[in-house]
Amino acid sequence: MLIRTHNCGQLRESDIGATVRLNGWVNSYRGHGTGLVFIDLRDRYGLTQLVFDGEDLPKEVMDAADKLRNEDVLAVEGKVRIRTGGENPKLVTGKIEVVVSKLEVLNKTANPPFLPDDLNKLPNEELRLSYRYIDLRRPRMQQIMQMRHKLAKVTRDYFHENGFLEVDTPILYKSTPEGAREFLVPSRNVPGGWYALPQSPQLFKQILMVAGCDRYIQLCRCFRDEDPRADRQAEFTQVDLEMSFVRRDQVIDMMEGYVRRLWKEMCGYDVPPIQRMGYREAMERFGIDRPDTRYGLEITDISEIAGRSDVAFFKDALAKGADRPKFNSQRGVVKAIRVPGGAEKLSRKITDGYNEFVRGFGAGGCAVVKVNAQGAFETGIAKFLEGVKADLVSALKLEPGDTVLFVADTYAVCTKALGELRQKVARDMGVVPKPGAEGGPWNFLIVVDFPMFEKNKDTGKWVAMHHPFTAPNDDQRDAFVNAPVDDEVTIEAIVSAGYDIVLNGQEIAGGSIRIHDPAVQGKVFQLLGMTPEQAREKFSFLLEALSYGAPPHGGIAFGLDRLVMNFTGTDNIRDVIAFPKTQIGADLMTKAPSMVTEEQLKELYVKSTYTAPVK
RNA sequence: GGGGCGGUAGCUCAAUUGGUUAGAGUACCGGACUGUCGAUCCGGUGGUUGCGGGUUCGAGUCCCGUCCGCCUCGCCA
Repeated sequence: MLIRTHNCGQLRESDIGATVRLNGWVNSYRGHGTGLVFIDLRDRYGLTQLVFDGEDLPKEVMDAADKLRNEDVLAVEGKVRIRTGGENPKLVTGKIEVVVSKLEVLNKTANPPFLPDDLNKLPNEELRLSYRYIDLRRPRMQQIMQMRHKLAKVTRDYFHENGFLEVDTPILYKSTPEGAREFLVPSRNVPGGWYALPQSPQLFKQILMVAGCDRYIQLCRCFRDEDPRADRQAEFTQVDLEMSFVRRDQVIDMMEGYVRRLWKEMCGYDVPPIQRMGYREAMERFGIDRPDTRYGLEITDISEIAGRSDVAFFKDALAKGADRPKFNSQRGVVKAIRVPGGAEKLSRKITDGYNEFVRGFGAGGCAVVKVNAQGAFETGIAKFLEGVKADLVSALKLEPGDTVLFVADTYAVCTKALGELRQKVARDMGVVPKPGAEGGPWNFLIVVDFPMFEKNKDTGKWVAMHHPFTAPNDDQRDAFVNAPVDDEVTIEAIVSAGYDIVLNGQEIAGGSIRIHDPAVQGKVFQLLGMTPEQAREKFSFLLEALSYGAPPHGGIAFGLDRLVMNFTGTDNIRDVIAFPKTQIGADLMTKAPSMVTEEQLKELYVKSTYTAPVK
């Protein structure tokens, strides 16, 4: 075989005269019969034009060249020369060509179902996933894979330089059924026993801290058997880390350093100091714990004014949980979004849609008021607001041409509905900037002071907002340990030492200071409704470890796939994963998941209850 | 589990209200062609309209079911 001396993106004018060998795929064939044939040869690095000239080459070679087709795999030897037919400015190698003297067809391709071509419209994703090896040949996909590699390398460099140790943790792990649904793996050696695939290496990294590792990092695969989304796969990768002898600020500082290094090296962007915002403020102003602060459309609580209006459903909503403290999730509130210029841009049809939209989040509806050119309120509930018009104009800073969207319900419902509506309105109004990879702003935010617990809507029980190993913030420890278990108001107000990093309204990282104090950990389990026996059964290894000299510690995890999406400017997570899965967790190329034999199941003490439907 | 969109030649798409033999570009096959740049020109093969029922004189088109893909709500400690 003619082993390559160069790759297909390498040769320049300075190589003219050199005899070279290239290997690669036929990207395009431009033939003039057996007299003259041009081939663009492609590999991961680029394209180089090959010329087969009938005046110099024997007939057999010209015949073979004339039969070349897209995606054939070649090895050639030839001389580099200036292009006599004029340069091609589209290619970095466009000033030269290789005049072929020897041709080896290493693999004659079957007719491919599609060509790895970024110029034409892409075939449907089903086909791309079925023939992933062809799809991945596309320059765009090669670029994404290189970006992903670079991100991993910068990550390892940065954390290595900061004294972090990369440690592998098990993939076959213990089932801990809180949180996401797990993938299970039956054991052959322990009849009836099962492993679970880790949702994250959370407990292992904490135990590594107890083990004196001090600073841990891993680019780890995590598994959550939940339905995917455009930016979510059941199997995904985290930049997972943990630090000993730290409080919240030390972890956040290290993360800011990482983010700054990453953006600098990946796209030359200098990340400014990152603003912090409390969870409560984020929910009040933006209705979501990962606010997109690239645009306004903030939410205003107008409960007090609404209470003095004549709008019946405002008053009904405000009557809910009126005895509860201000930020109690079940307390009735009325909130509004001012949409500057909305009177013109948001048609009746669109605002009717908003009504339907907020119902999807449990709200009764969305009232709409337009401020006309004379400053008067129009539509719907306008006449019932007359008495408080001046107060609304002042509270919302209304101007002619504005639209105001109102939702009245409990704090939890109202906040969620308006938080989601705000993002929809922003898209409808066209005020969402382009993504960072396309020249838009990179807008970072660190969100802190999350509640430790929230009430599950269905069961009414407390659940950990982050996870059960998250510590209360340092100034809350005593209040937490001493809080009566049935004191909902106090418990709901306890703030954790958790933090999220938000980029353009997307959570890219989340973490916390962990509990290293068995008394605090016991209290958490108690609130979560776990008896000490149950807690010991599930997490004995952790509780035991914490009792043998656990240092204060904390950490964070970044979603690696989402980071790559940001740098490559794609909104499809499957584009940044070499071999992704579909909505039902299928791999269309390998056809996983697949049936297994009775013998395999028997050896694992497993019996399938599935019966194929009768056709 | 719920809602929405889609599935027509290898691929990307078209096909009037339900109406003749389902078309085009591209790929593929054959031919012509000595400076192309996603080469060009000529000719040709290629279809169980995802699958199964139903309505109808007649279904790619309408109805029901089902499978697959995508988006989304729930879910994702």
